[in-house]
This record gives sequence, C-alpha cells and structure tokens, in this order.
Amino acid sequence: MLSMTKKTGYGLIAMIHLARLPEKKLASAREISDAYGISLSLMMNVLKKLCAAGYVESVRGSRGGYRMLRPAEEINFVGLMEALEGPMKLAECITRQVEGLGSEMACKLISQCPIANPIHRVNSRIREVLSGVTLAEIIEDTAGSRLQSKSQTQKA
Amino acid sequence: MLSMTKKTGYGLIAMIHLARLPEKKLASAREISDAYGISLSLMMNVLKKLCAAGYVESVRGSRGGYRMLRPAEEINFVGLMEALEGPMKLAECITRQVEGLGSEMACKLISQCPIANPIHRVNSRIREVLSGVTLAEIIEDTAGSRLQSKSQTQKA
DNA sequence: TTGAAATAGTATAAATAAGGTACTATATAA
DNA sequence: TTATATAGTACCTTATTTATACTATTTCAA
Ligand code: FES
Ligand code: FES
Repeated sequence: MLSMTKKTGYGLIAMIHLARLPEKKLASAREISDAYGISLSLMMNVLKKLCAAGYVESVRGSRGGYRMLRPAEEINFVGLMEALEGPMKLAECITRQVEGLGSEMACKLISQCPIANPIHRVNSRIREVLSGVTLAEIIEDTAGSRLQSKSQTQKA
Repeated sequence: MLSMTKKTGYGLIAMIHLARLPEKKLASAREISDAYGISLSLMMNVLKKLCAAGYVESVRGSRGGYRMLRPAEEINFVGLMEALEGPMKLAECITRQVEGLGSEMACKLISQCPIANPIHRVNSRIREVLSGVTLAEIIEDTAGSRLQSKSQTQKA
C-alpha cells in the first residue's frame, strides 16, 4: 500500500553505487550485488532495465559493467521508479471498468465516479514531490556517503 | 507500485456519501454499494473497519446503518487509508531482514544500508502531503458534489 | 413473537502482483 | 578459446489484494 517495490530499492542502490564511481569507471552487476548482499540475478535484472531506460550505459564482455550516463542532479526518484516499475498511478478505476481503454482515460469518461478528480489531484501532488527528489540529494542523505565523497564531511 | 488499494477507494466513496447526508442521518451498506455499483460485501467490510477505527458510528438492526462521527474537515487521506490498509511505509528493508524487529526499527539499526535515510525522508514528505488532503477538500473536488451541496455551485 | 433487515466478526477462496530464478545468446578481454 | 560479463526472455514461487461466505447478534415492525 503506497509503497515502492524492492526493484526500485535495488535500482536506487545501484545508481548510488555508480554515481560514486570516478568518471568513466565501470562497475559490474556482481560487484554491486556483492557490496550490498543483494542477489546477483536481481541486480542484473534491474541494471538491464536501467540500461534500456537510458540511465546507464553497459559494456559487455570480460571487464565489462555499467556506468552512469547522466549526472546525479538530473535524475529524480519518480523517473527512476517508473523506469523500473512502469508508470505510477495512485489508483485504478474503482467503480467500473471500461473495456478497451487505459484506466487513466476511463477515469475521465465516467462522470459519476466521485473520486476520479480527487485521486488524480493527489496523484499529481505525490508526483511533484517525488520528481523533486534527486539522486544527488539521496546520496547526500545516505549514511555511507561521506566514506567515499571528498567535500561534505560536515554535511551530517 | 505507489498505489492505494481499492479498499481505500471504497472507503473514500463511503465517507463522501456519508458526509453528504444531513446531520444524524444514516446510510446502510446496501444503500451506498447500490449507489456506486460496488459489491455489497466489500462495502460492508470497509464500513466495519471504518467503524472500528472510529470514523463512523453504526446502528444495528432493521433501519440501521452508518453515520459520520467527525466533520469532513478533520478527516485526512492518510488517516483514512491507514485505517483501512494498515500503517503506510514506502519500503520494507531492502538489503537485509533483521529477525524479531519491525522493519522500521530494523532500518535504523543497519548503518550500512545506503537508502534507509533517504527512504525515510521521502516517506515523511509523502505523508505530509497526504495528511494535508482532507475529506472536505476531496468532496469539493468531486464531480457530483454540486448536485447535492447548497453553496458552492460556482466552485468549478 | 416472529421475521426481515441490518451490522459484527471471522474465515476462506480466487485473482493479481511482486519477488526471485533459470536459461540461452552474444560480446569482449586476456 | 576460455572465462567473464551483459541481453533478453521465460518461468516459478510467494505474498498481497480482492472478493465471497457464513454464523451470530441486534433492532424494527408487522
Ligand atoms: S477511479 Fe476511475 S472512474 Fe472512479
Ligand atoms: S531499507 Fe531498511 S535497511 Fe535498507
């Protein structure tokens, strides 16, 4: 209920790890999964998706791995989450199902539904909040960030 | 993913319906379920929970039903949702599971987890937003509200 | 006083989603 | 040519959500 899946958690961890690497440096799925005690297969699944979504770049073969394609400041929570879990929606249509239409469209067509509008608004507000949370912020807020970054030792 | 369940949807609909009734007036589960084409059993389940949580009052027996106990201004989205679905948490512990501890506690105990802090913060921000959304607001934003309310015909 | 209508409480089944695994194919460095 | 790594996809298992069912109790009213 109103929760992100573990996929997103794994994705965040992977992105944090990659963002901390020196420019152009690669990290393999195994490296990341080992570092945090996450199953290798799961980490691979997630990295494949992040790659397909254009968040990271992959290098195949021995000594291969992944590297960031964008600066951490330009990556936000909701984008990452949607890349891994599909489009976010607070609710499917509650009262009726309209055949042949996506749920977002259906909501607008059913004028009697008493909660379509409010749900849509709340959804937007959550989206706003989450799109304001950048990977850079997340990294600053991370327990282990000062272990590897150079400047903000006093950032608490 | 980051979505509320239908239970909450049914609960919202029920609360909206009850809030629109004249003071002290009752509505039965059947009345509400009929009005919106929702299964009677489901609506009953939800109303039982809303009653247990102190949102509504029940009157048993023939001619019985439910009525609001609190003004719509004092009811907020997250409270209602938690009454029906249990405490909201954005994520379970991702990297490890600590035996014998609730997940919220565990998060704080594992210092290595790179996302415990950020997740906690994002969770709080979402909670803030949702606790600012009152039932009264929701009712104003509802398509059919002007059909039954008296004053805000021009509220668009 | 009896029956119909309603809630209370609980248990369970069915459907869907999440979490996790496995396998084949392809690429690359050593 | 072998070991290591990603790509793509399919599948299985488990957990959650959704829906239903049943028994007990309360109350109105005929
Ligand atoms: S939520 Fe979409 S029609 Fe009610
Ligand atoms: S999310 Fe709780 S320990 Fe990482």
